[in-house]
Amino acid sequence: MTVTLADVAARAQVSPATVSRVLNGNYPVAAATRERVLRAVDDLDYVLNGPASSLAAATSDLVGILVNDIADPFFGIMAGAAQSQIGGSEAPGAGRAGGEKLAIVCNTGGSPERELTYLTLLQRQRAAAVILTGGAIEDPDHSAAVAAKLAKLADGGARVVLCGRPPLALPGGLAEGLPGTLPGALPGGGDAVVAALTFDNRGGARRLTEHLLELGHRRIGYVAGPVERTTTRHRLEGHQEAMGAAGLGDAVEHLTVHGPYDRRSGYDATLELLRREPELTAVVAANDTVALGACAALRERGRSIPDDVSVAGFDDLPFSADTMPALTTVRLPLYEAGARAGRLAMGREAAPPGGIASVPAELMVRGSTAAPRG
Amino acid sequence: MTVTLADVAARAQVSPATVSRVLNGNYPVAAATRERVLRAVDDLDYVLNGPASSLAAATSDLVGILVNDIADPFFGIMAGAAQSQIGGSEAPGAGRAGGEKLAIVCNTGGSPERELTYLTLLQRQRAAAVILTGGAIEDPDHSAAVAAKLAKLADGGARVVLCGRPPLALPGGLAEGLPGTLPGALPGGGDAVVAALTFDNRGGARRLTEHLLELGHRRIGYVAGPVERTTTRHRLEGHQEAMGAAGLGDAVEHLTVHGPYDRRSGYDATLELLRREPELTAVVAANDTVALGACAALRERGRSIPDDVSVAGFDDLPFSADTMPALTTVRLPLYEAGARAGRLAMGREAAPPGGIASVPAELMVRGSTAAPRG
DNA sequence: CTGTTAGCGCCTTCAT
DNA sequence: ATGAAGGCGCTAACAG
Repeated sequence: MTVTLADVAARAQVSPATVSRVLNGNYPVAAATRERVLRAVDDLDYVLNGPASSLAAATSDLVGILVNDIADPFFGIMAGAAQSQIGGSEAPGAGRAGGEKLAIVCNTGGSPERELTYLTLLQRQRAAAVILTGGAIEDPDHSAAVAAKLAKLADGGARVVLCGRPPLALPGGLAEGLPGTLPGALPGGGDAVVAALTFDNRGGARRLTEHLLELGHRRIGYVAGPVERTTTRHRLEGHQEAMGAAGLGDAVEHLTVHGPYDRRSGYDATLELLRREPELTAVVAANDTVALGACAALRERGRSIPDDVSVAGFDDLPFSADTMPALTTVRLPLYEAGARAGRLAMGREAAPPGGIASVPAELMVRGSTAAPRG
Repeated sequence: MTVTLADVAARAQVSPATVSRVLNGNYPVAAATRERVLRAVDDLDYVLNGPASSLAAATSDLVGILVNDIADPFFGIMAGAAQSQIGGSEAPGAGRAGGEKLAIVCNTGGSPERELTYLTLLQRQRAAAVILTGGAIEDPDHSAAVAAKLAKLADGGARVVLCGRPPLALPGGLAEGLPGTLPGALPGGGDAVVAALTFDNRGGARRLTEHLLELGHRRIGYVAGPVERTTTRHRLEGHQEAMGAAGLGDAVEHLTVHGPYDRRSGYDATLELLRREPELTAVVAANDTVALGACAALRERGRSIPDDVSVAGFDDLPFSADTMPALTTVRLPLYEAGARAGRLAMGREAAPPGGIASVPAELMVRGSTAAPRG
């Protein structure tokens, strides 16, 4: 029925072992023999049986990339960048084994169970590496479960890379680990590498709100992300910090509304903020997509941007520079971070000192923010 | 080292076969026994070995979703929707086998080689189903190669679903296949199902240009996608049709510029169009993202939208309704189509008659288009 | 309902 | 540089 390695061997008049060797290319094989085998492979249209191969070799060439929401370019950009460093340019003659790794992206949809499920799948498949992107869920039980899975993955030989996610969820986390050292880097961890690229969400958010404060705003609404996310918390903390420093700390809670990271949430939350504080002069959104929804709500209520109300976002997604007015936001180098995560996962770049690197966030001031009226 | 099924069996005092049966749940097992086994699984923290399992069973629970550009929400939305029908709600106690399928998305980046590589990977992994999203590349050799791979996948038992891609690339295609029947549905194809959901790109594009024509536009520029894509061709043909019917067919070529499906391309192409025809009154873009770039270029050249120049896009991505002015575009029900593709891939929905269903495209007239000046 | 027996297709020491 | 042989961990008939 299906053609196996043995069939190829028979046709090429060599042993199965030889075929395996030319396919994997990790072993010296006479050029002539190789040619013969390759021809047989083509003739028979042979395709390596992945499961069998992985079973025997106890490894696979899969690299998993976990994302919270595949429909969100925030994740798409990171995933695409990471993948560009992994899938590489496949050697000619696809179908062969080739040393190349293959990136697969897994969409958790923000569900803790799914995150765990995919991690298990990847563990099952003996994935060569796993990249987790974006904010983590802050439930202690879940964090522990994820940490445990990652630990197992890591000491099963898989590289684990966090991109845009704090390392706290790692086994032992920063708090318990050796100073500046992540567990995977500990002696005994073998070749496993655990690295984390964190975004400066807090700092970025702080500077963004400071910008608004400097412009003279005082009644600033905040549309936060889902409550249980690290990203949400860090950005909110940055906002809080800035407000606190301006003596406005007490007003924050009243003018903060949580919701998912989508356009609709920005719309609804902004309406709610307007209800709570009709004199609002600025809205800071959890991300650019949410900011778009906020703009729509404001316009619908007859507020012009930025004359009546300033609006700011976060992430600097591609469309943000093209909105009218262009959106003031905090730029995260998503592509660069994703690419670096990909390289780390491939072991093609040394892990940063201590296993953790902070990715800077840059304030992008554009037309959607201005001094408040009067 | 790693704990195996045999270890679990030993601890639970049953045979390996029983453990396997409990894990897979496809077989009657006494409740008491099951409990014992499950406890052993938990105690030992056992994780099924995927490769071994797939090898023995000759199938896996993977469903591959191929996308051309994961950073583009067009694909993200479809992939997410498809996945929502596949990943389902995992049974409690992750780590178990569970009948659930797992969706993995593979980003081809629009590269033919990568598309083939991923298809091979999926074939290797004995994927349960494969969903190909978005336009196909029109190179004959490549189409043939893809068709061959899909045929193999299909008769290896995998379901193949095309979402937003014409079935021409299928083995035998529409032209050669039995009337209204796709090869996978032919007798002998076993359980394999091949289905295609095509978007009405041509019709949508035609209506869009007709809308502009009705408004009184005559000098309409077209920013097309990459030349070798079916999506590009179909949309352009629709535009051409409308222009031709208005007696403007000859002008089309001169006012068409090709480029990738991104913001930058829209920007550059629009500048070029303005060079070729300074009196341009409308720009139709290959998709919404491209339209955004077009808007930026027009504004930079001092043209206001829609007073000086009308702009239209395609796809109706979430941000399109929130731009200023809101973008006139053609709505494709990406989420619905993706979800349906997911259901087809799971065999949870009957294939449409003939294996092909056309997904309608709806014209969304918004603020970015208006009658030309004067 | 449960145990026994064979492989699934490949990789990998060992020899040669 | 190549062949021979064993086993990776699991599932799928069979018996009982």
